[in-house]
Amino acid sequence: MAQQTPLSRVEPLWREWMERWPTPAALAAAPPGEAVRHWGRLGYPRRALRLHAAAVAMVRDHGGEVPDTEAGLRALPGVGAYTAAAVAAFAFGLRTTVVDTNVRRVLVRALDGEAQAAPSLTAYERDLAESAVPSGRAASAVWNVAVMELGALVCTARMPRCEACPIADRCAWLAAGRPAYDGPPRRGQGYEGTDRQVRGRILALLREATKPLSRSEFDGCAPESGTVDRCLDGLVADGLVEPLARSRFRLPA
DNA sequence: TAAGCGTGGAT
DNA sequence: TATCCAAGCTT
Repeated sequence: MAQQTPLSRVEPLWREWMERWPTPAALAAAPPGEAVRHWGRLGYPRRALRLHAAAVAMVRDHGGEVPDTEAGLRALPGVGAYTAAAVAAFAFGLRTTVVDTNVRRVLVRALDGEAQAAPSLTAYERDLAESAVPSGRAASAVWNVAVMELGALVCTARMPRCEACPIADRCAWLAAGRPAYDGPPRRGQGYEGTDRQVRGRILALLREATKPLSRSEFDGCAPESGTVDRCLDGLVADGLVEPLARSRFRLPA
């Protein structure tokens, strides 16, 4: 849930979700469309589908338990390098290297004196992070959560609170006078007028619907009908929408 | 490797 | 108001 989404926004929905589906088996028993429905407006609804698929995989391959190795975690749908490392470290206390957007920012600032990390994770940044993690198991687990929290709460992207930073006396970026970022620009996302916006509108309608919707009910989702058709096709291809006879659609059963 | 994928709060 | 950006993953 927290992938590309601030924890403060995730928390209330996470609590609701855990009450509804307390175990992998409980989630796996629900239709995938119900996972998408109760994902609400958290964003990136494919994550809901993959979380459901991960629950199915945990029931099928791991006796309904969360796998306790990084390789086992990494094999789950929707679990990439970051999430596998985070669960391995935070839930199981394993020694690994957690690299998320917060960790990347803290390390390049403190160690390299850069204002922000590169647009996407580089091999250099991964090496930097790996070389910084303590060798001991317990110490590494503390390190991973500490660096991430520092980035989330103090060494933030927009308004870093350097006056409250516990490593301010050792920060290369602060020592250099907090120079501005001069690397390649991050690609702007943009949203207005994109298929993502149209997909979001289509799914919002389907989440609220208690019965299948016909094609004409999506007319207002985009100015051109071709856009609606393309987005519906994409949603069906992604498994987020199930097509029925007579051009009717619903969340997947 | 780069592009595509949602949403909403903060600045 | 417009832009940035958030515990990334997949193809």
